Amino acid sequence: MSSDHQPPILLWFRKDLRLDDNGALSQACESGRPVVCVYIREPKQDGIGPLGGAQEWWLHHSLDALAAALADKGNRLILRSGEAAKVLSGLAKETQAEALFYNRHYERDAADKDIVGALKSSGLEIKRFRGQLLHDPETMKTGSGGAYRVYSPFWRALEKDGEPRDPVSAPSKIAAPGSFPKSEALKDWSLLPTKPDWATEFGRIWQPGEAGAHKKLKRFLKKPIQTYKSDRDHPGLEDATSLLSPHLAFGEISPARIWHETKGLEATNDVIHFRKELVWREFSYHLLVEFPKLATDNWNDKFDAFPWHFSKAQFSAWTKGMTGYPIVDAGMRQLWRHGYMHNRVRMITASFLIKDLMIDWRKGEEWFKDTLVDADPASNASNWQWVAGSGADASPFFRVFNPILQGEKFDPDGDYVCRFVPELRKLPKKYIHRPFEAPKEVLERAGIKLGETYPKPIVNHGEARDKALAAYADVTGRSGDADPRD
DNA sequence: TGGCGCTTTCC
DNA sequence: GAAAGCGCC
Repeated sequence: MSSDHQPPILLWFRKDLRLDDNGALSQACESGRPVVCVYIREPKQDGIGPLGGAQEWWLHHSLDALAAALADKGNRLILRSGEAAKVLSGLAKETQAEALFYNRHYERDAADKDIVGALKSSGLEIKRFRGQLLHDPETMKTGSGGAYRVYSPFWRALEKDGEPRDPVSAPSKIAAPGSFPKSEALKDWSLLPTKPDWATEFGRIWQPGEAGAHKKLKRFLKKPIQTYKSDRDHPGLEDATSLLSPHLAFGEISPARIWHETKGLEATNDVIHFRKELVWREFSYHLLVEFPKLATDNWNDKFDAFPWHFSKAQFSAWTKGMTGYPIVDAGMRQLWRHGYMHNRVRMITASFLIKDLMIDWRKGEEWFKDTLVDADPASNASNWQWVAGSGADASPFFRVFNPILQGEKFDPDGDYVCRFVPELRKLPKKYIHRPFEAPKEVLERAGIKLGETYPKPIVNHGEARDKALAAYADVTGRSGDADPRD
């Protein structure tokens, strides 16, 4: 019997732009019914977008890749704009579909509840599947029944739980409906940036889409993972990390697939450390589910009283990579050029914004969201709060990164700095992280004029650190240097 | 997934 | 004089 005459299933793609380990898709295929695949460009609302500029670039290419992958299986990707409930009920009528399958995305639970509620009442059969995380937050509770607020016990609980479920393979065939509904044209969505100087290099670094994700995974498992634990902290090393984060953010690969593929390797400390990073992502989602305002409100409300002070000029210097601290500037310029920043440098640049400039972490969170191709609603928010000290299991506020020492420790030869701050390339290694301490002759020989070809430091780190710690002491009510003998 | 100032220990 | 240890922010 041809499947053409059965009512199709609507398959709603969101941030699960993959065929592999896609629960909703594989179940739809197994039903034997034809499948109508749709991606909806929704108006902004709580829990739903908007994507930042870098991710719009990514989405464009990822949808392109998904459409091609579906075409290979004899199907099509239908693009529609509008409110999801309206688009889906319209499509159901057009195609005579009687069911909607989709995968759960925790950051939009509230929005989905409304959408699904509206559709259910119109008689559509709705099935939800999982795949965004290794473990469902609802099943992960502490002994006393609450949500985990500390990473280590969370990790131990996962270990005790045993291996996550195995991924399911991509369907070999995705039955097409008798006729396809109309699709909007991807180019009409104008997702590619119009700024001529931006995103030109993204395509050299990244290949959005499922095939690109699997290439990155394969490359990483072949070698870099064997020295992951120590190499991951050195931004100058180009092949030390997995670079899977944007693919995970768009669901082009599932965490279960990644985990599963590491099972073929000997469980060395390096492999386990990589798995722990995957679980940090899980932990962030668990925090977000427990505290949906993670991106806008201090998790620890003591920080509500913190005296942030916003300087437009300093914020602008930070975003442009013109702070005068080479490791900070290299990171911010990498972000602009590649839509990405090395993890170690994310911590350094975030610490600089929050503690040296005393700018509210939310400003940094927003900038990263707009410029990172891997911006993730849970990871981005929880990690900014981690650095600020306001988050769950966060780094204490008084742990202030020294941008000079961090640079010297993790980028000892200045390879990373020189890659993104070319005006410092001729400077001897000794001064690469502290050009402002280099003697006049040394700067001259390197062709550097501080304040002209490269900025002088916009703040003095030592003084800035003291100010931040004093503000912190005020907020936490500690007296700082009071001597009880006085 | 720090840093700093201070002291002690090492050579 | 450098390295290592410690308490504190």
